[in-house]
Amino acid sequence: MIDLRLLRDDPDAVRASQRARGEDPGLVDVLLEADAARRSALGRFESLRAEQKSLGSQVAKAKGEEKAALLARTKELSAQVKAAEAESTAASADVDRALLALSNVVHPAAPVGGEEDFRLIEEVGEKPSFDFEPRDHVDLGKLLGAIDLDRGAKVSGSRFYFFVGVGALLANAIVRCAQDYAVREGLIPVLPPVLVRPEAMEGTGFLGQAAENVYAMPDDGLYLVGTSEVPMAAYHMDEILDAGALPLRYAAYSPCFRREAGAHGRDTRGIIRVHQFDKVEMFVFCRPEDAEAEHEKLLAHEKAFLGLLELPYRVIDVATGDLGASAARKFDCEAWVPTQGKYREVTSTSNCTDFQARRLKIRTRDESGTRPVATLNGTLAAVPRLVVAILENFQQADGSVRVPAALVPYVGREALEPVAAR
RNA sequence: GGAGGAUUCGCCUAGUGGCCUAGGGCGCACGAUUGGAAAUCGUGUUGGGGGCAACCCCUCGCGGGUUCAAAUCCCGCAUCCUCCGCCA
Repeated sequence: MIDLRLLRDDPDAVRASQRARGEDPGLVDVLLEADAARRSALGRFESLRAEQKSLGSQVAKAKGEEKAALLARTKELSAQVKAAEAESTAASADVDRALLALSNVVHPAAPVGGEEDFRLIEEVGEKPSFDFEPRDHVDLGKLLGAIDLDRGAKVSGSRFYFFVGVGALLANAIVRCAQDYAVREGLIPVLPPVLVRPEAMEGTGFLGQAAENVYAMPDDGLYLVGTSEVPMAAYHMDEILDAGALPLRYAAYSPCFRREAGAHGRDTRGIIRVHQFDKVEMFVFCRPEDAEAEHEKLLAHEKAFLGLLELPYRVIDVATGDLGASAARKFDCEAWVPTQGKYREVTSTSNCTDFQARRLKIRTRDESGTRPVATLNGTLAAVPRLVVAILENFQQADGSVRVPAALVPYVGREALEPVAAR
């Protein structure tokens, strides 16, 4: 959630941000009104309550007739206090609801517009040129006995798959390589839970616009996370972090679950868009003034890891309309997918400023008191899309695939070779 | 799944309806003392909100209820601990 003080002091800035996102600027006025109503209701309750407390202590000391008279007055007051409290509670709930509906204020440097209005920052690496007709990752996966989509659909439905044989080895190699990279860079490795309570889901902003993409377990009141950003953001929920401990930098490895509602017909072939995949996600808690520098660091890690895998990619500055509720700014790295002739998103890093921390009550304490921290997240390695990029970019005419040098020790071989069909 | 017990400030603890405006200890911070330190003494030390301010309100795991008044009584829930059963 955003800072109510910012909203009071500079509502135009928030309206402008909403407009840039293509969201409703009218929410700002709803919130301003609710805030005013809450403050006046709170004032009424507080003065009545103060009177009740002071009379209460007189009742304790009084005796006889005096006491009876006081009791009559306090009885009446009690009902008024109760009513005023209910009013003030309701007004607070209105504010909370309005506050949760409002997205983070966008960063001034983020390009304004929709999905297509991103700013290209750079292109890195060389796109492969083939003197043969390149196969797509589905054909390669079949040829190598690495990806079994037919049986994935049989067992679990569309958008599910089995990694088999060298596919399983490659997937694990990517993860282990990413973990080792993270540890070398001083990030703390984590294996988080992937079922979380509503507070964690709500706090990270995934129950708003993105709710339809979340798997819910209603019998247990839990949600399956779409990214380990969720458990990691909530990891320090309700805590006050010592200023000396910041920044806290984690790299969490977990499966991710996405319903992909509203994506019917998109990327139906292959494993670009799936319901379940493994990912190593970086997550940072830092002082708000350090957030931009940390964001640059996360982007640098993403680029370094893609470089390690020798993949050609580009970096874009995501436009305001495509940021998601929590992010003020977002950079995507997109790997080249030869058979699509396109760059496709493989990693994404978001600066959520203090938006998530405010919802999750994650603060830091220093000389100036307590205040919310900033949170940032970034993909280090999303397995299926990296498998796609590796298979397609490094394929040879005979259907074999060269393993990038950094992964060779983890995969245990220098090339993936075609196998007989099973 | 069943039976018990617990949850109060960073930590330990007092508290069984009004003198709790939550006491004490440890730790921490600042000050006094000292050549400097230890010890000692003093002061401060949950978090959130409202108000220009003085100051006020909320906060004893969470949510309800009883009462003029709840840390305290009642109901529900959560988490942790112990034991039993079942399972990996």
